[in-house]
Amino acid sequence: MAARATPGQRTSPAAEAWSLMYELLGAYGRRRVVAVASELELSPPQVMALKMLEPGRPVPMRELARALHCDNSNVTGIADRLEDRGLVERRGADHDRRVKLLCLTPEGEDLRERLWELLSRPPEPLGRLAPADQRALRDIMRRALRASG
Amino acid sequence: MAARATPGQRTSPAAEAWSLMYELLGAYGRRRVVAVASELELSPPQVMALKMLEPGRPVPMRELARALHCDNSNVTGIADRLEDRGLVERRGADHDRRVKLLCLTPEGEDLRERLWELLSRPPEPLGRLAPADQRALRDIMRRALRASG
DNA sequence: TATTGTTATACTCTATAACTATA
DNA sequence: TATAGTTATAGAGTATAACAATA
Repeated sequence: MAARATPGQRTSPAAEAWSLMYELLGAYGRRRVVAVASELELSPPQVMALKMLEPGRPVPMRELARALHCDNSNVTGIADRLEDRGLVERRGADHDRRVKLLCLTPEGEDLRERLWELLSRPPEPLGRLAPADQRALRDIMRRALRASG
Repeated sequence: MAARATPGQRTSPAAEAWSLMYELLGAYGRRRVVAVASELELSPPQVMALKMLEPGRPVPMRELARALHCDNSNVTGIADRLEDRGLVERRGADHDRRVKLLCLTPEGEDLRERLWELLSRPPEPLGRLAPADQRALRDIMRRALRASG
């Protein structure tokens, strides 16, 4: 959509690629997060929080706040609701009694596995690409993100 | 981030490409919308609404609702706040007196132009790619989205 | 003094349902 | 009857500021 509204001849290849990617993600990325969230009866931020919580690796709440690009105070409420549903637990950290760690419950691990599978399946337009295009796309994306952290 | 947490050898090229794209967009796409919104003192949905409103092409509110993937009733509030700031106007439609059309004011057009420029600039990782990679990426994305509507 | 997490507050988004005025 | 937009309501996200406990 972005690409179509901008005159094609003025845009650089990178800019056009970007707006096409934006279009793909607008159509399949965010919409998918919302769809997955609704299917699992979660909110989008709750989905992103669960996505961050790898099994067996408790995460300080402030780290979650940074990952979600939001204030610490928001994580309190998000964690509250996940805890109410029995998906995560708060635990104290040994080395610093101010810190609280979030970790998945067994139910949380199960839900996260379903969530992960739903999110990581590539969307139709990519799946339809010729295998050579798929590999080329992967390689270009690897090069783009290689040095960016 | 998505790619890293999934074992590389199990993922197909399309799936890995997808998660790398997801990573790029997570880092630069949504964050950029939020940053642009905050710079222009708008909310993200307001940004998306302005993005949809091409100058000289009034849009029925229900169409905006569909484009934003939200209920009609939400558009009322979003349009209210844009109208309060003098960026859009409501106008009646000739053929159907139930319909209200949103159109940009001159101020809205100016703001939309700045907005569009901020959003369409490709992110660093794409800009750093070799020109041949940029063109290849653009061509693959064109092929992927060509038949998808 | 600075940091972690919480609480309180205010604003926005979002869906649902009920309403109006049209069609 | 169905549709476009509004209103009312409720739940969630978000930022800011103030706070307690800890470092």
